[in-house]
Amino acid sequence: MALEHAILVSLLEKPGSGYELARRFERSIGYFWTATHQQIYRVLKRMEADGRLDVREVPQQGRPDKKEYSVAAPGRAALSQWLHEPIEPESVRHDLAVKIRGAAFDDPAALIREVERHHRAHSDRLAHYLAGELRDFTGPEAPGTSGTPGPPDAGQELQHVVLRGGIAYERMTLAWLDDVLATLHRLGAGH
Amino acid sequence: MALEHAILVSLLEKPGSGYELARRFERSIGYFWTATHQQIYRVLKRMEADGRLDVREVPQQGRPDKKEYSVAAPGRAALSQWLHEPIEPESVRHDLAVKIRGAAFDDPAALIREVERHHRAHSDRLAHYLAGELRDFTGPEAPGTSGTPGPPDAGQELQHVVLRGGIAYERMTLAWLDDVLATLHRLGAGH
DNA sequence: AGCTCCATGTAATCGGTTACATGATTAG
DNA sequence: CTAATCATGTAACCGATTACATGGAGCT
Repeated sequence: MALEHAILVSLLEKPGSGYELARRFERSIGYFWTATHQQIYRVLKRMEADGRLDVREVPQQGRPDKKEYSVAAPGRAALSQWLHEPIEPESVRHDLAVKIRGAAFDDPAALIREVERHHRAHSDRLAHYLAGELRDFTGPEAPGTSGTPGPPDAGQELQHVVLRGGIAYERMTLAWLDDVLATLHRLGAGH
Repeated sequence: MALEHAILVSLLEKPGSGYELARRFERSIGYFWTATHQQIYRVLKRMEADGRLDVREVPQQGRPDKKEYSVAAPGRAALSQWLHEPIEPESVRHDLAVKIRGAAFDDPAALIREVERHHRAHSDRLAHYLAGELRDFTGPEAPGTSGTPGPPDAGQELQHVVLRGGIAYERMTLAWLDDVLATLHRLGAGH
């Protein structure tokens, strides 16, 4: 039930409508959680009914009105409680790996195109993350930076470390996909 | 619906009972897919009803009898078809990242214990993977190995490259968790 | 005339998790 | 005597995916 918590975090960072949340889930929050608008609207309703969120109808000109959600005190409490509970380390779900092992019973070479597609997709994601890092965090720490003006705020630092995780994940994945491609080519050539 | 395909791959590698599959999902297949025995039994029944699997009752002494499943021709065809369909690159779901961003609205230092727990869990998994690599694939390629006897079989190679993916993932995760810990400590100290 | 963006929803289905249930054998 | 291993299942629930649905504003 971490979607609730992801929504609480996002709304604490900035209140917004269901639509806006859906867009955030396509961008920054998408580094670590995904959700579609259908899911989000349903959960927002439930959370509002439970008193964890406040809503405010915002009339707009030229656009449909929207409902702006923000975190109410019980929502903040719920998040805080969850933060203090231990959670299980993630288990992975990786379809592509199933395919790779399955290729032993089919034509391994036929997978090359697919793996190349994934490589391109992850490459794009990495570029997108790096652009975001440059935009929001003034790039990777230059070692020779003189006198940064005091400690940066905790929220920024924490967002940045999560983004660095996304970047590390994409880089690792790209390197692994290179390894997979080399293996598939070797199997094709050795045959 | 990749659980079906993971089961097909596993049963092609070696036929077995639901119980045995559940154990494999805790081990090697667990690198890229997880499933509990309840799930597995349900899916096995469905796949057998659909004619994708064959069953054989195997009486045993000293233990309960078991049902050994193996892949029937239509199952092999279904797998083959799936292998030729493109799939979407995975989207990540990472609770811990939600917590890290959420920590900005609570006490960041309180997360240190939790992150350390995750670090230990991933460290254990890495050790387990590395042991498996040594056992099943005679360790990482030694550069000075003279004359390996002909091309190794495709199945082995493909299982190995998937395992290398698991290893790379755990190493990347450990490095990131170090980064997270350093960040949390910095925030605690700078305060 | 057609497409995209903004904005919100309902309904059906399916996959996954959690809890409950049974029962024999073997090792500590 | 207790716990773990082998072996198989049912039932309830919940979260996620997919399809369907509406409707105005603004751009090309």
